[in-house]
This record gives sequence, structure tokens and C-alpha cells, in this order.
Amino acid sequence: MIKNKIQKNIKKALKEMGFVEDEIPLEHPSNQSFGDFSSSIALKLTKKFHKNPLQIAEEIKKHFPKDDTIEKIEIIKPGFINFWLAKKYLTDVASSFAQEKFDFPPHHLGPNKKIMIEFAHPNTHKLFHIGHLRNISIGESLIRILEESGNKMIRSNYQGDVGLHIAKTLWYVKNKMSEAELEDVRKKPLHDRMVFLGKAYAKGQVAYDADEESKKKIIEINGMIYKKQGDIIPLWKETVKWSFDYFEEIYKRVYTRFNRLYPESEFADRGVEICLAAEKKGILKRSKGALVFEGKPYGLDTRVFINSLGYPTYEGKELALAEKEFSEFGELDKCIHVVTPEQKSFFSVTFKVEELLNENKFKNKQYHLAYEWVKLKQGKMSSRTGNVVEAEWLIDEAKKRISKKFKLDENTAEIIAAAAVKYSFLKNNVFSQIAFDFDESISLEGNSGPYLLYTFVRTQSVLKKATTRVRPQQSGTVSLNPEEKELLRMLHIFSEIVFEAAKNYSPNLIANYLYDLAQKYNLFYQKHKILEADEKTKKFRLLLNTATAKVIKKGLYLLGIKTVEKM
RNA sequence: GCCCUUAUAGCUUAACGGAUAAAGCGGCGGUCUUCGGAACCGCAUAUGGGGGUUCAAUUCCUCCUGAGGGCACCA
Repeated sequence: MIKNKIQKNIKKALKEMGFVEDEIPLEHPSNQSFGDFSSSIALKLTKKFHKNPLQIAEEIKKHFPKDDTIEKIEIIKPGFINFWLAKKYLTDVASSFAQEKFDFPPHHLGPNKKIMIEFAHPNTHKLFHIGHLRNISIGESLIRILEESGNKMIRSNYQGDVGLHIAKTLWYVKNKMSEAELEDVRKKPLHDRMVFLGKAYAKGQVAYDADEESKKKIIEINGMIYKKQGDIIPLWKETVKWSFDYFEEIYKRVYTRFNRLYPESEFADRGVEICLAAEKKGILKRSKGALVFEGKPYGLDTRVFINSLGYPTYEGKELALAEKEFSEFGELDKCIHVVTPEQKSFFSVTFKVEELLNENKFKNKQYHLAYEWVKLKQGKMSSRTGNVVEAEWLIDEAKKRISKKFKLDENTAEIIAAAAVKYSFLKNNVFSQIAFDFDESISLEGNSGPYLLYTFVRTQSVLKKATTRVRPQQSGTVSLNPEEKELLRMLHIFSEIVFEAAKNYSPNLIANYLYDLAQKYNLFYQKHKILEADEKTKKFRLLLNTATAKVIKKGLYLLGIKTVEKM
């Protein structure tokens, strides 16, 4: 990466001046007139050197190794050192991009790391809502970004198929419905069956709160599911299957797949075993009939791993899950859990217990990526009150609106709808809450997925009309107009952006970069003719056009968004 | 009560301690015999409040206020 190279050369210059410095700040100034890169290192060293920053900057400039990638170095006001990249270098980068040679730098943890991302994790018997959709958009994008950065990625999904919410649902179906009514439900389409389960849950919930008799029965059903025996099991298995089939449909629509689906019910027994072993080691302790981890000595919360009925809690099962995740695919270097922040306490405690059980295996390898909620304008989503925005509804609604506005075939409308929805989540920082409102959140114009697709289609349209083939090696001798310069400047930082996105687990950096790039391209397109220019200029502009197209396509791929050729 | 996160324009959001705080939507005004107008250009409006650290603070520290989340048998 050119950035690293400049940083190294600044270090070299400093060394010649007799100083060793590890961290060299280097940024892209927002203002073009300050160059392609800028360093404030001289300002930072004023105290150490007891010298005027301008003098330090001048000295660094003097000692900076000569290099044909750098065209000009300038020292400005308080002590900034600004670097201009050579036109030839920028053009060469655009040429490689045009050939899809991106050379993404290896991941900051080092090359060839084995990283698992655990994401999606919907609960069965519940509808799949926009929060899950944000989760999937983030998880899928991170997988692709880290994969392109040279890691071996494993996609996993922990799906909750046990728990009180399911007992409540099944209690209602089993006790409050006739066999004939259930038979009618079975004949309905998959989605209707899921809606039915949601309603059954709401009714089960009411009964659970209302009378002791029902509550007792529901708890009993919960126990049967844990032990996987009793007359509820066939119904449980049947309805779990509905849910899994339903999830699978959604995964396909948003281009996600998994290497491994972990059903929570598989981890209860092993979870208990591990907890009991941890008790022997003194890591977990008995308290009020339960087996708990006392967090105070570590500055953590105290949490229950096995409840007083002897069932493993979510914590208890997590230990068994971790054991499996960290062995099934060989040693993992990192396991990233994409889960909302309400589980911070849960994760910090389970991670600590895992570390105490096996330091080598788990220490510093577990990471909770606490992405934030999608909040509704009317308040928080709740399946209990039915206040949810379903994922499928959202995509369908986007599709409907797009089809109404433009004449499109089914397939294209589907791709654009998915792009609009995913992009609207990914353009935001994962750590900030999104206040969801269809008209404000799912945009089809401006900073949106469809805008990027439109720009891509535009580049393809130009290429189709171009008679000249773009030749990769172009001389940089054509004089550049400001729009061309801006575009070149924008293009070359793509690899760097991908590196930063991988390092910070931030797909939004790529999203916003692509938007900036598309804007620069569209301005360039608006002001200058590509195909009607003289031969030399035309070739160069076609190169810019192709490089932009490849970067947009690749960038969208990294966001988990498909491109279209026409729209 | 204790702990964590958070506050940027009318709305929704950007910004690695750096130079004039960046966009979209909405508003107003323009480009329109087009290599695709889902586009392009221009104008107006913002760092919740008080202290502090720094050559430099939206960014770091502290207090206040508002918002969200968590703190043992749910997942």
C-alpha cells in the first residue's frame, strides 16, 4: 500500500535526523489543494525536538527518499507535510483496477487467519424482522470483506429452537386448538404458518401471565422440549422445521448462506457437563440452588449458568457452543459474534468463563460485535405486541415501489430492492441506532443502493457504445481536468478503504466511499464527453470509466449487493 | 442505586486528535435538441450545556442534562 510506503519513508527520514518514531499520522486531506496525503508528524514532534514545526517539516522533506510515485512535497502553515502522487502512479493504479487487480492488503491480524462470524441467529417460531436483516447485512458484508483481505472465513448461525417463548406457543397450539384447526393451518403457505405461530405465542404469553395453571403447564412443556421427550415433541419438530424453511427463504433473498447452522437444542446436555466440570474447578459456584459465576472479582456481573431446576441457561449452553465452534473447523483465530448490545454483560461473562476453562483456546479470540438496534419511529419492536416490521415485507414493499416507478423485469426489481434495503443499513455505522421509517430509511435516490446500481449501469452503457477497447497501459501524458483528477484520486484509495473496513469491522466505510466515488464519476460524466473526445483522451476516459465500474462492482460485492446490467 | 452506550442542519446520518464539519431527504433556484434525468449544479440551516488537556477537540478527560441498554435462575 502506498500509504505504508510513505509512512516508512517518513520514518527513514526521521531516522537520518536521529529520531525513531513508531506512529506516523498520515491522512487524506479533504481539500484537494492539500495533496493526496498529509502528515502532521512535524507538529507532534515539536516538543520532543524543541524546534519550530516548520523547520522539522522542512528537514523531513529534505531527507525524504526520492521516489517516482511522489510528484511533489509541500510544507504548509503550522507544519503540515503534504504529498502529491505522480499522475503516472495514479493512472497505473486505475489500470490495475480496470483489470480487477485490487491487491487488498492482508488483514491487520496477519494473513490466512481463520475467522468465524456468527450472525443472523433468529429464534424459531418467531417472525424474521428488520433487526435480523440489519444483522445479516452486516455479517454477510464482513465475511466478504475479511475474505478478500486474505482470511479463511466460516459462516455460522446459532438458531434458538428452545426456550419459554416456544413452550408458550406450543402450549396454545396443543391445548387451545382442535386437531382439525391445526390441520387447516398445515395446508396454508409457509409464511401464513409463521404468522400463525406468532399469534399463538402472543396468546400463550397472555395465558402465562394470567393464570397459574397455564403457567405450570407451559413450564412443563418447556422441560419436555429440553429433554426432547414427551407428547409435545412431534409438534415441536414440525414447527421448528417450518421456521427453518422460512429462514432459508430469506437467506436466499439476501444472498447469505452458512457453513453451519447450530440449533440451540443441541447444546443443553453438553452445556450441563461443562458447567459441572467448571464447578469442580471452582470456576462456577452453587448459590440459591443455581450454579453461577460470581463476576465481582473481575468487575463483571454475576450470572446463572444452570438454574435451580437443573436446566442450563443461555450462558450454560454458550459454553458448549463455544467448545464446538472452536473445534469443529480446527483452531480459530477469531470468532466474531454479531449480536445487539443488550448482551454485553452476557458475553463478557461467558467469554471470561471460557478463558478460565481454557486460556490458550479462548483468550482474546472471542469478540462481541455489538451492532445497534433498528428502532421504529413508534418505539421498540416487540413480537409480543405485534409491533414488528418483517424482513420479507420490507423487501417486498421496496420491490413494489420500485416496480411502480420504473418498468423492470421481476428479477431486476428483486435485486434492486435487496440493494436498497441492505445499503440503507450498511451505510450507517454499525454502532449507531437506526430510527426506521420506510420513506426516510429506504431511499431509491441520492445516497442509496439504487443510485450506485444506476451509476454502474451507466458505466456499462458507455462501454457498450465504445468501439475502442480499453488498453490497460495508458500513458499519463494527457493533461487532466479537475474532474478527472478527482476521480483518479478517489479511485486509488479503494484498497486502503477496504483495509480500514476490515480492521474496524466497518462496512459503512466502503458504502460511503462508493457513494463518493459514484458522485465524482457522475460529475465527470456530466461535464465531459467520454466517447466524443479525441482518440487519446477518449482512451484515457474509457480507462477511468472501466476502473470506476470495476471498483463499484467489487465494492458492492463486498457489501453483499448484486449488480445489474440494465435497469 | 450501580455499570455501559449515546447526543452533529427541520429529518436521517458522515467525519483516523488536524486545515473551510461532509452528505442524503425535505425547502428554494437552476441544467434538459443527454455517451441513460434513478442524474448534475447553486443557495439556506448544525457539533446539547459548563469546565479541562492540547500548537490543534465533534473526537480525549470531568461535571450537568436528555435518550437507549444492562445489573441471577428469559433467550
